[in-house]
This record gives sequence, structure tokens and C-alpha cells, in this order.
Amino acid sequence: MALMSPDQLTRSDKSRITRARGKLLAWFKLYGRDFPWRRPGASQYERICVEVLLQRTRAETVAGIYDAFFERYPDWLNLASASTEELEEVLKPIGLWRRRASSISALANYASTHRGEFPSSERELAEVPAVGQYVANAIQLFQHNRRKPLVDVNMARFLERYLRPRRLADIRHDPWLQAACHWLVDGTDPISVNWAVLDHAAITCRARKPFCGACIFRRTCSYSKTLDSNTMLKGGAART
DNA sequence: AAGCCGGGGTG
DNA sequence: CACCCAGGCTT
Repeated sequence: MALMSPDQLTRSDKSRITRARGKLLAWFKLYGRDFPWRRPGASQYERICVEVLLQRTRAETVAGIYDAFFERYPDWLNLASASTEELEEVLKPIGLWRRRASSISALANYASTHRGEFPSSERELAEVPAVGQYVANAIQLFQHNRRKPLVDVNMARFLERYLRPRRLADIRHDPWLQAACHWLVDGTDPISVNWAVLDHAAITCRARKPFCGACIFRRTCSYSKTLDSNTMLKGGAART
């Protein structure tokens, strides 16, 4: 049989990810977070625009200014009309306000001159200002109903702990991690799966001091197994 | 494919 | 004071 590249998903990877998808969806119904941009009434404009607000910024922080922001700028046209100086003032409370103001302004200018419709191909999306891999996937997910993963540090951390660490430094260029992320959301209700992973990674599978003892994956997670052997060696108890 | 950048929050 | 956060852009 042919040797498999370390950048490919193994059959074991795929089945473990598929099982995780189901458990995440069940967990999400009970413990998923409630953010304004997830409400059924949230517009496509809000769903896409908020992604710029969320960049390198905690979701709870964005939630704090969400209502005021989208009441002030109810659509792409209103947002495109705002001056950069004004946007900077509005965005100061959540940080990264200078680059965020220019990004969001560029995105609004594009959207308002294209009837709020973004391209669906990766190639064309790459041409849109302020749209990198993450936002491109968000656009395809929320506007074009494609099964795309919101590949951020949360999704990366969960999959890397659950299965194994990536090879490359940048999550956006690691072939194995990218394949794992796509496989994870390649099923029913990809939007809920995306939100479920992000929530699980933010609440339980946290960067610092994860709650492995209370995790639904503690029996099957690779990271949890290394923790067990560590605590056995050290004779300590898992922190919760 | 790595480096750089950039602000507020948290322990 | 480090580290973290729903990354984009330049080299």
C-alpha cells in the first residue's frame, strides 16, 4: 500500500473528527454561547461585518459594543459613509482601532459598491480588501451556504489537542490542519458546528488551564492522555 | 511560509 | 509583565 503523507488525514483522523462533530453539536445545544450576531434575526451584513470586529479580539468584548455599533451603522452603505476618524473613535473601546477602522472601511466600500454581494471563489475573494483566509471562509459560510471552517486559534487548538500538533507555524498554511478543519464542518449544519468548536475551545479547551477533567472528549483526546501520564508521574491532581 | 503589526483583557 | 484574542498584510 502507498505511504501516506503526514499532511493528509488518516482514516483514523477522519473517523475521530466525525465523532467529535456529533458530540460538539450535542454539547452546543446545552452549553453554546449566545451572541447577538448569532441571533436568527442577524443580517448577512452583520454576520460578515462582525468578523472584522472579532479579529484578534475576544467575542465578549465585541458583544459589548455590538448593539451600539449596528444601530449606528445598520447597513453597508451607512458604514461606508462613515469617516475613518469617526470609525476609529467608535472602535477604540475594543482595541486595534486604527487598523480595524481602515479594514472595515475598505470592506464596506467594496460591499456597498457590489450590492453587499461578495465573490464565492477563493481566487476572487483574495482580491477583496480586508479579506484574508478567515473572512473569506466566513463569507462563503454565511453568504454562499458553503461548508467552510472558521479556522482560528480556537479551532486549531481543539483539533491539535484532540488529534496531534500541526507541522507548520501558521495555522493558515498547514495542510493537515486545514484538511482537519474542513472535514470537521463537512456535514449537516456547518454553521452550528463552527460555533460549537469555537465555544468548546473558548470555554473548556481553553488556551491556559483547560478543563480536561470536565471535557466531553477526555476519554479520547490525545492531549488529555498526556496530561494523565504527567499527573501520574508527578502524583498531582488535575486542576479544574 | 515566516515576520510584522497592534490594543485591550487577563492572571 | 507575559500571554491571549473568531488575522490581514508584507517580505
